[in-house]
Parts: sequence; structure tokens; C-alpha cells
Amino acid sequence: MSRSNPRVLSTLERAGGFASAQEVYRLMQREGESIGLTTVYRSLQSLVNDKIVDVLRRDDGEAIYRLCGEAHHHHLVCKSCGVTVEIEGGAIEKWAKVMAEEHGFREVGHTAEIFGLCSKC
Amino acid sequence: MSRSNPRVLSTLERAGGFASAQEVYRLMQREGESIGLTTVYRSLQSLVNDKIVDVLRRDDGEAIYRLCGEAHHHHLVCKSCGVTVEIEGGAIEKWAKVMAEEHGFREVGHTAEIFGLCSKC
DNA sequence: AACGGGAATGAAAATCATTTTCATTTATGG
DNA sequence: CCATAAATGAAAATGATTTTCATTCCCGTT
Repeated sequence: MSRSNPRVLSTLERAGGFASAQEVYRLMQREGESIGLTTVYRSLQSLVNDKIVDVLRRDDGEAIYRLCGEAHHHHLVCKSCGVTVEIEGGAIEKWAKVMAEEHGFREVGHTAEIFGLCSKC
Repeated sequence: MSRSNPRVLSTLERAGGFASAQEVYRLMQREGESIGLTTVYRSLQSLVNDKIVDVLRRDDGEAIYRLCGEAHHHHLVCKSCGVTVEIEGGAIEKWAKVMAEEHGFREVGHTAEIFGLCSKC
């Protein structure tokens, strides 16, 4: 087995929110870090095993990672120009928790996004 | 554009529950149907566009499809075994609408999914 | 300092689902 | 019939992820 390279975790932190393995890798390259893609994948896997990061899937199937317990937010995205607003999801948090309990689910997380046309578009 | 090959839909129905494109393809082959993998993918995409089938992701990132219920709903998905429960999203509908209005967005839609471990896993 | 063994690393190849390309076949209306 | 668009599928391309494997690094022991 292999343990996580600390620079990977630190980069994921710095990325804020979700990032895919490829994105973490590109980010590290851009910042001049010398690291292999393989090591990024291995480190992220290890962090997931250790429950230090969560893993989700984007619509296109790419795996995205984020720090566990990191205060998360949701997005309001414009379909046309792509502008994004971070929003609070208080109601959602509650809804997710209630729904999960109702059906006997544990260790629940959730995703939610709102998309539409912003005032300019 | 292309329309859905009816045999694909019929096979997906017969599969019951979720099936991936590859599985639908293999199933059709086993049943002696002559069809190309490309056509299976195209048909499934088309069915998704037409909101006739839902698409989700397995843990390994493979896309899985199944016939869609009628009403707008959200999903509670088990990360481990993939079992899925359709749930009402009253709170979410309201939340999405309020948030959108607050930021001047129009023509809004939303996505929301809850995932966790079901009682059996 | 030299040695040895296990862990970590990363380049390159392998895998696998999915998409794209493109030439061919099929269906359809005029 | 002909023309033209739609459908089809084999093969190649794509892209994320995993595997392989040779090399390097680390660390405690002689």
C-alpha cells in the first residue's frame, strides 16, 4: 500500500470545493510542483480510504474529491454565460437529512445545483 | 440527430431496474439481436433527452439507465449497492425558486441527489 | 560509510467506457 | 424509381483511471 503525498492534500485544500484528480494534477503542475499523475491518483485513493476526503461523480462520470466536512455550499449557474453564484443550502441540508433518515440511510451526503438564466442573459 | 431504436428500450424494460449501456448491449447479443454498441449508446442518449429514461452513475463511474417514473423526483442512492429510492423534493423546489429569484435568475431548473449507505450496507 | 529491504514514485502501457468518424445501408416521400 | 435524409455499425479516437515495472528514496543495521 502507499500513503498519501501531503502536497496532494494541500493542493486539494487550496482548490476549495471539489476537484478531480486531473485538476489537482494540472494545478500542481501550474504551481511548479514536480509530481506524477499516478501519485495524485494513489494519494487521493488513500485519502478516500482514510475518510479524509469524499468522492463524488460529475455528470460526465469523472470522479471529484473534496475534504470531508469542509463547509459546503451549492451553486447557482447561468446556462448561458456560465456565471456562478455560491449559495447557502440550509433548507437542503435539512431535507437531505430527513429523507435519508426516513429511508434508513447513513453517512449521507448530497449534491444540488440550480441552473437558469442570469439577469444579464 | 437519431431516434431511439425501439429494441433498446424494450430490452431496458426487460432488464428491470438499472442497466448500463454495455449490459443492454450484451443482453441483446445474448438474445440473438443484431445491433451495434454505437446504436445502443445513441438510443440511450436519445431516451435520456426525451426524459424517458433516467441516468445515474455507479461507483465506478459507469452510467446506468432505467425507465423514468412520471413525476419530477429526486434520488436517494446507496453508494455501496446502488439501490435507489425516488423521493419527493417539495422543499427543494421551493428552495430553488427562492434562491433563483433572490439572484435574478429566470427559467431555472435544478438537480439534487442524496447518497449514503442504505440500511443493508 | 556501506548494505539491504521495503515503501514511494512516475513513465509508459494497458483497460475500459464512451464518443466520434465515416462509409454503407435503409427508409421514405416525391 | 430516384433522391435525399436518417439510421447503422465497424473501427478509430478520446479520456479517465489502473496497472506494470524499473528506479529512487528512506531508514535502521552492521
